[in-house]
Amino acid sequence: MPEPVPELCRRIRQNELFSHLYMERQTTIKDIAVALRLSKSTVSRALRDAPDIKIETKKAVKALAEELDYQPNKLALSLLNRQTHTIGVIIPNLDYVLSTMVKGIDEVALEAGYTVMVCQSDESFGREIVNTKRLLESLVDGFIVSVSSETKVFEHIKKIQNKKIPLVLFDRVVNHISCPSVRLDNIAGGVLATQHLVDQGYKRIAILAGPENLNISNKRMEGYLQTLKLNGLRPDKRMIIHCDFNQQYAYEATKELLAMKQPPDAIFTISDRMAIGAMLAIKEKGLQMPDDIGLVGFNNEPVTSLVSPSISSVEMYAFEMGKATAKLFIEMLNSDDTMAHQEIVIKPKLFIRESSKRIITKKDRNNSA
Amino acid sequence: MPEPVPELCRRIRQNELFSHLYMERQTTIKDIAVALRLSKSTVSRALRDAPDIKIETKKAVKALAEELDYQPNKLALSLLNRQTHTIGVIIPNLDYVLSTMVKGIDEVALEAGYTVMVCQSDESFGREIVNTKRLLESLVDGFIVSVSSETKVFEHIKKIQNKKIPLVLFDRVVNHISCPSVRLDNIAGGVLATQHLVDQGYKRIAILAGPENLNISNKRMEGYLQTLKLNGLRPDKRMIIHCDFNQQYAYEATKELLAMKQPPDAIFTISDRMAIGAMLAIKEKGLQMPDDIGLVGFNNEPVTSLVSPSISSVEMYAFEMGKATAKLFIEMLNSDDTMAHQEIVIKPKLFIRESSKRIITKKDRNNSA
DNA sequence: TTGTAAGCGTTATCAT
DNA sequence: ATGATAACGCTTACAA
Repeated sequence: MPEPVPELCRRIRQNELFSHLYMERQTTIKDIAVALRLSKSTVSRALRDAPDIKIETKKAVKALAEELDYQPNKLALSLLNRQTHTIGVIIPNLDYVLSTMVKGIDEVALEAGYTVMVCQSDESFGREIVNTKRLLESLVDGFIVSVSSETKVFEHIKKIQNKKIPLVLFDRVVNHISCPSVRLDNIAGGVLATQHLVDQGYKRIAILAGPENLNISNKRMEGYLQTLKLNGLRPDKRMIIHCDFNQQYAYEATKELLAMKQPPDAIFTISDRMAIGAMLAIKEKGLQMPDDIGLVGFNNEPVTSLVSPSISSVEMYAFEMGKATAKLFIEMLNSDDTMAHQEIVIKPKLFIRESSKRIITKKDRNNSA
Repeated sequence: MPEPVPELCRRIRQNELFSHLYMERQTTIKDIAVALRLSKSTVSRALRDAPDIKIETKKAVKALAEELDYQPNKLALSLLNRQTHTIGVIIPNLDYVLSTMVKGIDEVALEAGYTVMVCQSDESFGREIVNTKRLLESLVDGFIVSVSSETKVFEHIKKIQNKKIPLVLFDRVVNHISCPSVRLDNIAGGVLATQHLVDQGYKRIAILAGPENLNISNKRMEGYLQTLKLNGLRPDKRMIIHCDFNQQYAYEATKELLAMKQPPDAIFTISDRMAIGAMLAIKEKGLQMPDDIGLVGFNNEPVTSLVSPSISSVEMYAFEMGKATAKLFIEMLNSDDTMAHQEIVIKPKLFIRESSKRIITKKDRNNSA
């Protein structure tokens, strides 16, 4: 009997400390060791098939482990290895695009043995900061972040970097932060949509852009502006509306657009939600798509092909983007190259549908959904 | 110099073990203790404002902690307290309803100091089991679960209960499992929708029900059947279609329904996605809502008021339900009553819109969105 | 082939 | 008012 008293103390303390917990105590290595009259280290090694353990011992240990449903305690491991095998994901919301991306991230992460902790900032800067702090406290192995539309200052992100914690930005990438990232070629998206409208003969093309400080909005708009100029069309400030990613705002903005003396004959909205808002306003006004007015959205959400008329939209491959992001993140984690600055850019594709197709060409036919 | 060698060993081991990690080592209590020539315990107590620590000491400790950006290591705490302050949430997908519910869960959990780990089973039984296992390994303090549509066997859920780990079921509640739960009064939902259609004078009311083994489908259908009988309408088997929660299936099912010799003059779909699928098929057939055919959906998703005609739908208060679920869970965690079997049932409300409103009554006017 | 002991970061108990 | 120690569950260098 080498140490009977400490053992007793342990039991007592446990009862005192943990009386409020009614969960069953998990089997530990020590339980197996005591039962088999072995030391903890032997059991540990046997479990992990160390070469220097007798085969019989291994068998006995494994058999008992199985019987007692032994599961290594992740907390202890994490404390020891300083790795939680957890990725903190911060996203602004859980709309169609983001939740599809999260699905992609999840899939890859799981396969690589990582668990994902998803926090929504709800497009709020304050909540994004809180989320960052919490995930930092949770000792996640790294961050995958898409910033909120309110976020204009990036100290919380820089804090992650200062702590040398792996970070990948996705979708809503930030210029001020230098780190690996995955994003859509948003300019190309704007170009695709706008050029298509120009090709269809629309002349006064308005854009419902998102919040002004959001890169994805500005890039899509940049594509829009470039395309107008390229086709000799003069951009008109009154045709450029900044509004929240929100069908309600889009609805109202469209109403105003249509009430102008020289209303637009086409609208490019940088999200499908906004496209639906716009569509509502257009229908209310009694205008026909695509004849009176053309409409192109962004994201290629399933709903675009379900409404009538179906809405042309720019596909951004959200699921693939999510997967690519997680892959990049995991590569980064496993590489020694601390500051591998890869930027993955996904190319969008336009799906042409009824809302904007007034000229039927071969090209359109190939492109259509 | 009481122990110079162990300290050295420590540094060496750290470098060996953790050279693959380039994260900065976090400040620990020990760092502060060494710097201030105090013991770990004193620092620990000072940090937590123990009454028996000298004020100067406290000040010094706190100042240094601040300066070094000290954060208590959650892993160590969790290991000690056997509490991770983490809730495992398993959901079948991230559609509008579920993501709204998750938002509600998140909000309450965060406030109570819990972090949420969300796993999607993607409506797959296999993935649900994997998720359960992973969250169990992650030592979550408890589970909040909504089962997949494929799940017909519940051993994995029972395993959670056998381990005496707190469990709350929500939305898709399972009869075979006895535990606290939060759900919609789905029968009432079915009744609301069906009675409304009857009141509007529809006679041949079809239902697009969900998967057969899903409780929420069956309950909504039960409400439908009850209401028909109550109004002296004979249920017709051909008017009852089981199909996946999916606009595509709903679209095809509706097409078949409309192709019948005696087609329905109203359709109740138990989700809005399905309602949109149905609507597509109806429009394709050239039928007018609400005159030729009535349509009522379920969930009251924003899209219902955005399509034309807008779709009547049963509101299930998803956000509130999520909040209620998390509250119940946390209550349960803090109560000694291990098996507090509360069942919270949320009452649905019908929002009447264009797709089914062919008689305008006072009551309708009050109810409409 | 196996056991011992130290350490990951923290707190509670007991001693000083 | 402060320190020493053991413990949470695990791994590993070193000793036997």
